[in-house]
Amino acid sequence: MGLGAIELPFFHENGFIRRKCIESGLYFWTRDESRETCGDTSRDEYSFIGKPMISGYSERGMALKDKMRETFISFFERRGHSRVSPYPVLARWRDDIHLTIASIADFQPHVTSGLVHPPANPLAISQPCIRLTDVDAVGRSGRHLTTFEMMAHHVFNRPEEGEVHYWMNQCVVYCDELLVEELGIESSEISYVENPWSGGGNAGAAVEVMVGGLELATLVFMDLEEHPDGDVEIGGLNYRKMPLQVVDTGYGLERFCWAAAGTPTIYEAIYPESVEWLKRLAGFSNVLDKLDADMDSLLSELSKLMGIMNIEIGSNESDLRKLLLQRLEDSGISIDEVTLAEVLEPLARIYAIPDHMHALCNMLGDGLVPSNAKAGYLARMMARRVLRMRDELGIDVSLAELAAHHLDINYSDEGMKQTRSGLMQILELEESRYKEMLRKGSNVVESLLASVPKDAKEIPDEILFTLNDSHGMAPALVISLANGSGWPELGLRTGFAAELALRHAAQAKQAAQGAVASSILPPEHGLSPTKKLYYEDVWMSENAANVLHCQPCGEGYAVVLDQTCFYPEGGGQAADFGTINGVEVFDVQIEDDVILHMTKSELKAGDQVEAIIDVVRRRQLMDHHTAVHIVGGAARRILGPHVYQAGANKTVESARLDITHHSRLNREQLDEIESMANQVLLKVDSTVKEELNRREADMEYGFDLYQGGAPKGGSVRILKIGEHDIQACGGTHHDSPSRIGSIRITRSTAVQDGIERLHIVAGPAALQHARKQAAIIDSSAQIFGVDESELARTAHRFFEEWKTQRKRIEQLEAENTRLRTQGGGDSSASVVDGVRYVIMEVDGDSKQMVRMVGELTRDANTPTVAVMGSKDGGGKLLVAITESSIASERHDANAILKSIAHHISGGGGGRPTFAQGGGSNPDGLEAALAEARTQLLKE
RNA sequence: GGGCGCUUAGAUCAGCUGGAAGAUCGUCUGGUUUGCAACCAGAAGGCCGGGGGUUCAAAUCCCCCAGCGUCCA
Repeated sequence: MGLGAIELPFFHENGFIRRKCIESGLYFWTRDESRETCGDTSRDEYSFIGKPMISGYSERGMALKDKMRETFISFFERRGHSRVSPYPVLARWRDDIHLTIASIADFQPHVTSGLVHPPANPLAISQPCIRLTDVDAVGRSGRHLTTFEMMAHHVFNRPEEGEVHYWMNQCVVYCDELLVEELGIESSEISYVENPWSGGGNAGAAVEVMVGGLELATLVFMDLEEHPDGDVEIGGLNYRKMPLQVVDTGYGLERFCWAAAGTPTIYEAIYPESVEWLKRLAGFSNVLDKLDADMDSLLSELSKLMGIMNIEIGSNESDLRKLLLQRLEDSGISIDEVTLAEVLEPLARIYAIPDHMHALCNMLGDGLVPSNAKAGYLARMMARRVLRMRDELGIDVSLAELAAHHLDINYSDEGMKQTRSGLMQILELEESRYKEMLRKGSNVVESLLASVPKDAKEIPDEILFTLNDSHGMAPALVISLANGSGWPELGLRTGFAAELALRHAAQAKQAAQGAVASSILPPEHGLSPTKKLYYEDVWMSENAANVLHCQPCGEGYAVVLDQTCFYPEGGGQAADFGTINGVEVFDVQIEDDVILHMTKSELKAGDQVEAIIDVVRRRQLMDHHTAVHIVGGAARRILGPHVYQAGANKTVESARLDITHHSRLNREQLDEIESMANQVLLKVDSTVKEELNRREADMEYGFDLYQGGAPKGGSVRILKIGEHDIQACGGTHHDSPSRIGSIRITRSTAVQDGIERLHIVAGPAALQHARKQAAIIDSSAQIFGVDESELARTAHRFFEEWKTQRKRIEQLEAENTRLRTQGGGDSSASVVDGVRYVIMEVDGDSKQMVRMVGELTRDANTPTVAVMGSKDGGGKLLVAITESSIASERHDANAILKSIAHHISGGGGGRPTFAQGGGSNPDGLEAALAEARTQLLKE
C-alpha cells in the first residue's frame, strides 16, 4: 500500500476541503471551495506580480532578506524552537556531496540516522544552499536561483524513547499561522498539496505549500526507511517505519521576499541594485528604446507566463519563445520574436550575474579554492559563466570588481572565513586563467575551422563537441568567433545544446558504474569492535590478548584479537608492524571497527597471545603524523584561511600533505612554513587528545575540524596542538610535540590545479633525509673534483661547455663534409650524358651522409645522382638526386634504393629525389654500391 | 573519480599520410639616426616533457609516467 490521505484535525476544524487537482491529479487541501487546481499547474499564473501578497515589507535586497529571515526565525523562537546558526555551504562534514543543498543536509547522515542528537530540538534555521542543477535556467525563468536560503523548522522525534515534540498537525498549524497571521497572506490563496517525498533511502508524507501560483514551502514528514519487507510503497520501492521521526521543512527565503515585493522577477526583489547597476553598465536602456511596449508591463506579463511554463535544460528555446509570443499577444502586447530575443537575452544575463556572484561569494567565502576538479571546479564554472555573460553584455568590469560591488551591496561578510583581499586575489587569478583559456581556445577554433568551407552554415558536430569538452569553448562562443573571422554564415544547429547535455549525461552514467569496496570479513561475522589500546597510551608496545578469529587472507591470515596496540592503516597513517606470539604481522586493517592483523602463519582462535609492535616504526609514523598536523596549521596561518587538507599520507620514510591553495609555492614560502612548524615544536609543551560527541565537537570547534575527511561515527577524537591546530583525527600522536625533534619540508609539487603537495620529513627520517642529500652532493662534487660549494657553478660550467662543444663538433662535421665533397667528391665520380654520378662509401652516421649528399646535389647546374653508403649501425644507404634537373628526370631515388638495399638485408624509402634506408648486414655494403654502379653507369 | 586535449627556441605557436627541426615576437651584433621609435642586414638561442616499444629510420606511430588544460561527476 502507499501513503493514505493526509487527514489532519487542523484541516477539518478550519473549513478546509480535500480536492483532486484537475490538471496534476494530486490531492490538495484548500479553504477556497471554487478552487479546481492545486496551484502548481499551467493554469495557475502568479497572482502577486505587481500586487504583493505579503504586505508591510517595503525593503528590497539584503534588507528585505534580513527582515524576512528574522520574522521567520523569531516566529518559531516564540514557539519553542532554538535558533541555530547556519552551516557552511561547503559540506565538509559529508563525503557524498560537495555543497549544502538543503537545511536538512546539515543533519545528514548522523542526526537523521539517529546516531547523534541534533544541536537543538526543535530548531529553526536559515541555511544558505547552493544547487547547480538548474543553473541554465537562472535569469531566464524569473524564479530560478543557484543560491538561496532555505528557512526551516526541524524536529527529531524519538517516540520509542518518549521524546516527541510535534508531528504533522502541529507543523501545518505553525506553517499556516506564519503565512496567515504573521505575514497576512489571504487564507483562501493557500493550498496544501499532498505529494509524498522520497530520496536517499528515506521517505515520508509531504505537503507542498502553494500560494499565488508559487511554491513557498515544502513540509516533509520523514518516518520511513527503505526495506525489502516494508509495507509502504512509494515510487516502486518498499519502505517501513523507522524509530526516528523527522520534520523536514523548507521555506524559500527569496520566494517569500519576492511574494512581498511583487516585482516582475525574483531577481529584482533580492538583487535590485545589482540589476540596475548592470543594466546601466550594459547600456540596456538603448535596447529598450526600440520597444513600443512599456517594459514593466511586458516583464510582468512575461514573468507570469514563465512561471507556468517549465524552462528546463535542453528545452527548445525557439519553441518556447513562439509560445510566449502567442500568449503575449493574447494579453494585448504585440512584439516580434527578434525584438523579444534582443530584450530577453541580455536581461537573462543581467539577472543571472548577481545570483552567480552570490553563489561564488558563498563558496569562496567558505574557503573554497577554484580548481579543475571536484568542488573547486564548481566555483570555476560559476566564475566562467559570469565572465562569459559579462563579455556577452559588453561590460568592462573585472570579476573582482563585480565581487567587490556584490559584497558591498548584497552580502554580509560576518560569517566569511576567507578575507576580502584573499577573495579578490582568487578572482583576479580566475579571470586571468579565463582569458588564457579564451586566447588558446581561439587559436584552436581557427585551426579546426580550417577544414570548414567559408560559406558553410553549420560546423560539424564533432568539432563543436571537441571545442567544448577539450578546450572550454562553448558552442555559442565558437559561432561568434567564427562569424567574426571569415565564416559569416555559420550558425548553431537547433537542439545542439540539448544534444551536448545528453552526451554528457550518458558519459556520467557510464562513469557512475563500478567501484565497490571489497571486504575481508564475512558479511555476518558477529565480531564485536576491537579494544584500541593505542588510544590509551601511544607508547604501549605490547599487550596480552585473546585470539577471537582467524581466517586465511591473501598470502597469509587475518587475525582478530579482543584488544590490541596495533594501529590499523587509516587517516593516511601506515599500519604498525610487529609480531603476535612471534608470528610476523605485516599489515593491519580495520573493518566494521574490527581490527584485522595480517600474519604470515595461522593463530588459533581461543589462544592467549602476546602482541608486540615495532616501536621504532611506530615512533617514526607518529613523528610524521603529528608533523603533518603542525605543518598544516602553519600553512593555514601563512597562506590564508582557504588552506585545507585535501589528503595526506604518512609512511616511515616521509609524509605528504596536500593542501588547497591557488598558486604554486616557492622556496621562501616553504621556508616560512617550515620555520613556524619548528617553532611550534618548542612552544607547545603537550598535545590534548579528547573524544567528543559530534554535536559538541561541531559546536565547540566548527567544521574546520574535519580536515581529514567526513567523520564516520557519532563521536570524534580531537587532537589539539596548543591553539596552533585542532583537528578530528584517529591517528596516533605524540603527547609532547618536542619529541619529534625537527621538521623539514623538502619540496612542494602540484597535485592538480588548486592543490599543492608538501613533502615532509620529521624526526629520525629528517636526519636520514639530510644524510642522503649530503651523500648525493658529496658524490657529485667528487665526480667534478671540486668543493661542495662549487658544485652548482661547476655543473653549470660543464653543461655550458658540453653545449658549445657539441656545436663545435657539428660545425667541424659540416666543414669536413664540404672538404670531402668539393669538386664532386673524389675518383668515385663519373659523368654520363651530362649527369654526374657519385657513388661512394663513407665513414659516419646518416646525419652526416645527409649533409654530404645535400652538398653534392644542391647545385642545379651540375645534375647529380649521389649514392652513399656507410657501415654505421648495421649499414646505411642514401640516394639523392638534384631536384628539377635532367638527373631527376632520368632516375628515381626510391627505385634505386629499393633495388640495392637487399644487399644489406634492409629496406628504406623516401621521395623520388631523396631516399634513405638501412639494414642489418654491413658486410653487404660493397655489393650494394657495386650494383648501383652497374645499374647507373651501365658498365 | 571519469572522458577528451596539450607539452617543439626566452615568449607565442607551425611542423600533414614517419625520411634534412621552422615562423613571428623578443635578445645580441652591425648599418641608418643627434637620440629614440621605425627600418635594413646578420647572428646566437632546441635532450621536440621523461621513460620504454615498433622501424633501416620517430618531434611524428604505440604503451607507461609526469605536468598543464578542459568538460563532466
